[in-house]
Amino acid sequence: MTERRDAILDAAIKLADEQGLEAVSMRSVAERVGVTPMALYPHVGSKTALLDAMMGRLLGELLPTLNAHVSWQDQLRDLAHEGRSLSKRHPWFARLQFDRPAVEPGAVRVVDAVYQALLKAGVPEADVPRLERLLSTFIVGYGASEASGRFGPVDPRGRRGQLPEGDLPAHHQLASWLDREVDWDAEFEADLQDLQRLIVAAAHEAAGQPGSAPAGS
Amino acid sequence: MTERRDAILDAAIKLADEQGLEAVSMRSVAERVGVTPMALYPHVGSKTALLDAMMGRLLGELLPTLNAHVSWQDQLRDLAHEGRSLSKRHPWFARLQFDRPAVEPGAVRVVDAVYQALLKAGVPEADVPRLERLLSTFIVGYGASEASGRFGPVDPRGRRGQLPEGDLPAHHQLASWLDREVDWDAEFEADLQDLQRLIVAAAHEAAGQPGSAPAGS
DNA sequence: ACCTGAACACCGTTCAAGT
DNA sequence: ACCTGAACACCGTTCAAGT
Repeated sequence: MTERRDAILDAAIKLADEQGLEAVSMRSVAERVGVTPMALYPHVGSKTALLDAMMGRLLGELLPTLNAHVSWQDQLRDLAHEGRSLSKRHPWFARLQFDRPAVEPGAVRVVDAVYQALLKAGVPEADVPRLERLLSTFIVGYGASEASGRFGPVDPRGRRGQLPEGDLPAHHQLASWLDREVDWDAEFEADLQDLQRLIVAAAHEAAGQPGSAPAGS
Repeated sequence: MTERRDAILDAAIKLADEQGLEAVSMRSVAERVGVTPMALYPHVGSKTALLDAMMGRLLGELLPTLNAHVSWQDQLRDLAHEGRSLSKRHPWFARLQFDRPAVEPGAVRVVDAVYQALLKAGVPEADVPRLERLLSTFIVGYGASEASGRFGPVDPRGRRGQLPEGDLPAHHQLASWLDREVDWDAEFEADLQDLQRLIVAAAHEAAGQPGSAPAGS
């Protein structure tokens, strides 16, 4: 039915994967599909709508992996790993999430899955939306940082070469650690561990002082 | 001396503040300065160099506020608040940090200040760079999420209107919380509290099991 | 040394026209 | 119903030319 639209999205995503988001233009996508740029408009509406649809497609990939019958720890870890996997396969994805709100219905379904896990963990209802935003901000931000080079040293010889060492005492003290190359998978894992403890703490505090019904009810 | 360059940066930043980053073009900046687009090139090199310089200017604003003679808690809180204040005054700033690595020397000075605070808190040297990345990813991500609308409801009537409620059980359960409008300053504060506890936990673990010298020394 | 004007190879999008 | 070609108002950047 909307076979043509799918072909356009496929071409746009493949183009972004191979040459970066800035290589995605109506003209380049059209050429890939084998059609005139203007022929895209009836199918995708506009360039921003095309970018929205690209995000929706990837968020849709995230959904089938959801499994409600596992522990909240496993559910959150699975979602975090799927999100990071998406960011690694499609380096433009995280940046796009910081460019515009995700308007596709897939986005809200993923948020609901995180809500479910946090509720199962015993987080008080009042804190669930905030902690979901904290977690998603970190996971999307981690992907965007990796993709943009924000994490890596600017200079191949290491950042410390840029300035006289006297100006950067902590860099100097940490020199032996900063010279190591980082295992980004292991770092992501360690971060998730720390954030999971943060969730446990939020749940324990709630158990200590119950009675957290919404003031409006 | 380079008075002209500063005038160009001023114009570009003001333009981005007023009309968004996508309104910043060599042509629009030149018009604001009262000069031909081509006259910018000797002063800023290229458009990407102009964007780098805009980031450098804002990161430079962050530095004078640094004060080494306060507790690590206050130092981290001050830096976090200054960073968020920057994101509020210049909504394009966070997004730009996820677009490209910060190449200006100001960036590494801010990182060093965070390193100093984490070391003072008792975080083991091996964990300091990771926790700096965790904190900066959150703070920049929070600014980018606010600016992009990623946090806010897509539909003014709330997100839940988009899908049948049966598909979103946790949204349904949390309905009374999700209908409230959020105080983003308070949320940022609560997040910082949680993250500060994470730092304390990392420091306590280190005190329990000492001997964390780099393997290479 | 600093700026200008014309030009080149790109953009997203509109609109009338074709089949 | 779907696609095309020409056109419009933009981009960043190069280059020869002006003062």
